[in-house]
Amino acid sequence: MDGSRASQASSSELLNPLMYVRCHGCPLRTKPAFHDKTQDEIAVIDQMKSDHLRVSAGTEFIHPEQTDAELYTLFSGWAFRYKELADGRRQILNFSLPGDLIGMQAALLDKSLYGAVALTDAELCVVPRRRLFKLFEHAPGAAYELTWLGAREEALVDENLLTAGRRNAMERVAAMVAALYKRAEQLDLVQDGVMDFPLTQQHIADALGLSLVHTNKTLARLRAQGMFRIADGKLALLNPRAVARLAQYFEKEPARRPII
Amino acid sequence: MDGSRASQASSSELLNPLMYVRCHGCPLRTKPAFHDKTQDEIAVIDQMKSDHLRVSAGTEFIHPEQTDAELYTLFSGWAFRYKELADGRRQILNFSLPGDLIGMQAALLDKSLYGAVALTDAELCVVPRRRLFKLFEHAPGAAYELTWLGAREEALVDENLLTAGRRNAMERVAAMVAALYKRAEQLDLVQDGVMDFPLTQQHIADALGLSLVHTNKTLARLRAQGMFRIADGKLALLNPRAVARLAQYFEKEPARRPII
DNA sequence: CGATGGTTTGATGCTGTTCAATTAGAGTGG
DNA sequence: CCACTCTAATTGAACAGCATCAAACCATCG
Repeated sequence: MDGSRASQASSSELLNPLMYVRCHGCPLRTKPAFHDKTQDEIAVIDQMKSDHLRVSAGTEFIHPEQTDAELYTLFSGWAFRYKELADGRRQILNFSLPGDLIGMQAALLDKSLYGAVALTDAELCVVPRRRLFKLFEHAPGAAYELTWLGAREEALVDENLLTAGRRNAMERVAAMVAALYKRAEQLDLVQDGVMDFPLTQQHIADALGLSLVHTNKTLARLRAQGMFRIADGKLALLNPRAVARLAQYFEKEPARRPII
Repeated sequence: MDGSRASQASSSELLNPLMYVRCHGCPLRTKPAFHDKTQDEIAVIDQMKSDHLRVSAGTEFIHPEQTDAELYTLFSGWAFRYKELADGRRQILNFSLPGDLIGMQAALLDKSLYGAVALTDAELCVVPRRRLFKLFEHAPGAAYELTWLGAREEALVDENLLTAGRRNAMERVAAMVAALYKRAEQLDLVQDGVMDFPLTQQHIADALGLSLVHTNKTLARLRAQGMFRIADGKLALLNPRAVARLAQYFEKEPARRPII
């Protein structure tokens, strides 16, 4: 019921795993997905950053109902947000990839209405909730970008709601694959059509609003059609056009976005 | 397919319907749902406001793909945001009640990924997207509250995703009724357990990810159980406890929130 | 080697979709 | 005032998509 497969974040390009990462030399923000920043802007963010957290796969770093959750930028690895009903039914709200913000709601509202869990071993840059208002006062540019990233996260959830509400099982899986693939592509996480894919079928089911069994059978059908292949923690997208067509998924991520 | 029943916003307390509404005397912000503001704060917002729009039921004031959408605060009436697939299947993302912000994503991102439609005749306070960054520079407090409201909207969508993904039909309807009722209560829109309810069954179906026919049958079953009654554009909540229990919906809106 | 977590498969039937048709109310024009 | 139209709500019947239950399989790991 909880994702605990540890697919290592490909760490070839990360710094020494024991080092605190300063924003100045951040290897993430040079990726094509992100806006360039001036040294001054980076310095502001570096000051806001209070910690660089390393968590292992399965760690819940924001708890439902938590009242003092911090704001995080995912530096490496995968994570997801989820909600659940009192009887245990769980819905994954969205997945987070490196560069994504996690915890705006939790940091701003009185208490968190969701949980957040690391799907793989992951690193998190921490912006303490206490400093948030200060950031708005002294760094309007960064505040604006924060809000921008919050709006983007909502866009992800919107899309997932469309998926859960209106797509059938085949389309749901296809939409998920298409969306995650596009996001990974932007982060240089795809090579020869293959990307890391640390989700179990249980995660896929929980994200799509399907049962585990039916998710499995749906994956089998899509596999038979040669659209993509999921195995050994990797996803190979074999027929992107067919997947996009089945899912009716044609949105593109904006070419470049901020990163805090 | 489009909501066009015009349930008048109860306008007893609104000003002359032809007048431009300045923020200073805004009758909305004195409601119990909202934070108090100083005159200075109100002046800032009044300066940002460029227009006071009146639209009739059914008007789409943000179009999918639109690149120059403004930011709106709903002043009176109801509205909703939606997405749809290429083949026409439509998913309503969330409903907006007076005081809610609409269009953060659309104003911040390059283009809108959703549409927004007035469900009833409605009034909208307009904050031009061009002034948004200025607001961050010169009014950090207002910017913070804007972000807060954006986070709250995401929380609404999160809850709707949980509903569409994990609740069955009976529970979905119950969850929707419970959530809308609580929000209306906060706005003094409930009297003797009765509130305006301008949704058609098609809207309910589109919001919950159900077919129209099944929505109708589900409503009939709930009606037979005496949980609530929907008729003539009104909702009477007869057994709040039973509805909350069925929906497993126990979240409360924060006591007070900002309003821009 | 048993234990554990994840994947796979078959059987059964409920929940919700689709198709089709009817009813009721509201607005319009003659 | 009465036909005509349009939208919303309603109901029945047939079907299918997906959930649920049960069990087996496979790999990894202590």
